[in-house]
Amino acid sequence: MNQVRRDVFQAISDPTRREIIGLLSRRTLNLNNVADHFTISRPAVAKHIRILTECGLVTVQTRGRETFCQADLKGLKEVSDWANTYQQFWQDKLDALERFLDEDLPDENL
Amino acid sequence: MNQVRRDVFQAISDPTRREIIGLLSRRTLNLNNVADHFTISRPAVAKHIRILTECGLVTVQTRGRETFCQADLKGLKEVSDWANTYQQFWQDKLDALERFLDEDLPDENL
DNA sequence: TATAAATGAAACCAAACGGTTTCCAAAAAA
DNA sequence: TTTTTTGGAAACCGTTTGGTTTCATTTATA
Repeated sequence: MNQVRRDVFQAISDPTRREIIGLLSRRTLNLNNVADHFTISRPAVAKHIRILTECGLVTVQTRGRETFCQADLKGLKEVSDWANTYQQFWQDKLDALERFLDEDLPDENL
Repeated sequence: MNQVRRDVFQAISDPTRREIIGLLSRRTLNLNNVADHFTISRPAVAKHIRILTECGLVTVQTRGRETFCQADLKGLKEVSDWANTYQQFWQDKLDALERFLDEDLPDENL
């Protein structure tokens, strides 16, 4: 029962789970509503939802016979922060420097 | 031989690969130099490097008997952009709104 | 109350993953 | 010219992943 606290990077590595995140970011849906957006089976979607809840990106709330799934994407800040650590790598200024180093310096300087 | 053009989200899902990215973001290293930072075997590291090259985050350059691995992290922009799509979810203002909706509205409004 | 809807849970499966050890080839150094 | 260094490649292995089908249970609805 102990929440495994799964890694958020691993959770978002699957394209289906990223799609689910996109869906739930717009509105809360029950399991079948989520599954309706995919060709895979409902149990498969349920497993994806469970993985997303294990890392806190989704919370579920049972009401009657339905399980409502709600996005809680604060955990994506970790991903954003990590990627932004390397922001310099995709800035135009650095691209220019990179080109300069690659093309204009003699090989011996590597 | 055909470059599979692996998904960058999947590539960064492994913590060892994220560490390799961190290493190579500071300086170019050959394979053994990279492997020295880990307890896993050199072939295991080589496999991680290959995965990183398949999605363009690392480029390799053979010189003599050495394989130099260089970070090219422009591909992380895709990750940053995707995560930032949901930036609203971790902003303090929205947190306050969320608390308001969760606690101050009657359940019937769900 | 009988039926339909929504979901959890279990058993199963093939493929991918992350790792290993072993061996070989090429390049550099002694 | 031996010997060492560097790393590619192959074979193998246990676990995880992402999917399935089937069945049981609970809750609404006719």
